[in-house]
Amino acid sequence: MSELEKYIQTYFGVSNEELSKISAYFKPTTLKKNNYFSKEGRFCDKLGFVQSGIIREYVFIGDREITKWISTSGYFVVDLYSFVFQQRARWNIQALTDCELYVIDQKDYQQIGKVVARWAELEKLFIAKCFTILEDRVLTHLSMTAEERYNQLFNFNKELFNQVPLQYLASMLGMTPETLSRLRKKAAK
Amino acid sequence: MSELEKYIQTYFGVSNEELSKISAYFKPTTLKKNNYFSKEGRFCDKLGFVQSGIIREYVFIGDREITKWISTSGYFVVDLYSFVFQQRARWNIQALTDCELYVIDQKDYQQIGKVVARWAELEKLFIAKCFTILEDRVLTHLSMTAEERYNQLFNFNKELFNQVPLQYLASMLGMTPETLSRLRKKAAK
DNA sequence: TAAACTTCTTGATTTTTGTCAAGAGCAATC
DNA sequence: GATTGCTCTTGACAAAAATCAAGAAGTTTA
Repeated sequence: MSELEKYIQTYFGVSNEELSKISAYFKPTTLKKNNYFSKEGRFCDKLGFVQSGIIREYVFIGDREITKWISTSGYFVVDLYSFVFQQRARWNIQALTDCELYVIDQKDYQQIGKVVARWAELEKLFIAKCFTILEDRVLTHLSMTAEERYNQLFNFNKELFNQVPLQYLASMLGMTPETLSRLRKKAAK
Repeated sequence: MSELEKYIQTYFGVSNEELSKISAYFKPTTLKKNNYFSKEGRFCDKLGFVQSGIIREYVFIGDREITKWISTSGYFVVDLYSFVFQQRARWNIQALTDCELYVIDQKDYQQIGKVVARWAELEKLFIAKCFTILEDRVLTHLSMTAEERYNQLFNFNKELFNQVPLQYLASMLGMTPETLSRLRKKAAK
């Protein structure tokens, strides 16, 4: 069973038969370093699963780039607003390294509902799960200092700090690169 | 048409027939000031629509109360995690004033799917919409100062600052009451 | 109505975080 | 293999925000 299938299995709990029908719609693709999966203002009409590599989601606020999220293997990448509502994308989604993705386009995605009767229900559950994760993220900004947020992320995923330019992690944590650098130094003692 | 029906109509775009079936499941209820709609650690097995009054959603972090959101008329209130996944509630949801609510319990809620064929799809769209709103909220913490967040909320809803204890708004904005007080003074000039 | 609370503001001070500038260390490139 | 960029760190300083303490103003309670 592929990583993608394991992931779908775990998250959506479908039967083996349904699973293989669903995963057949996802096509293996590569995305070269610095290339974009989705761009602000365009339409994001596909959903990707990260098999390998690292992908950054960011947006320009004035002339600053704000990194919303870094996806590594096992994550889905999509501009949800664009994909679900057929509106213009809000995020730039760019490969930080060469990536292997499994990608499904909107047309095929809509076919899943015909194969798996309760698909809309499973989607609802998945998005609700994502919602609660985002709630937690808001809470970290309401209740924690920059130092606490750094320590939390570092303890959650130390590897990230070797793989991703620190300036992006700083932005994702809501602090400047200089502050992140100092917190790293402080924590290393 | 009631406020609730208008709201469901706007957000879910169902037919008049479906609408009256759905809204019939919601029962008018009152929630007295300081009483709880949901409590941390219990099960939140109902969904409410705020017809009038103000409701606060908060959680204890250590001995601090962190206010996640303030709902006024036109909002739904629910501990989504608990309601959707039948897990223990994460939030305390408490009336700040006497409230009029329309409430539906989980059992009746599940009936809606039998009345409106594409209900799971509509739920998905609604939760996806909520997700994108939360994304924007995270972004405000990544890109804006306390002062900018205050000004944004004040411009969005001035009334809130007359109706809700400022300490709760400060918490929801991710700052101390003292800082909010000073920003108010500064902005008033 | 007085007393007890609660909420909000203000001042003084400390801590945290951001800004600006410089330089070190690497990797890419020509 | 020098040059150019890019990333990260560091220092000095400034700004933002938190903390602590006190008191004013308004509410609730007895």
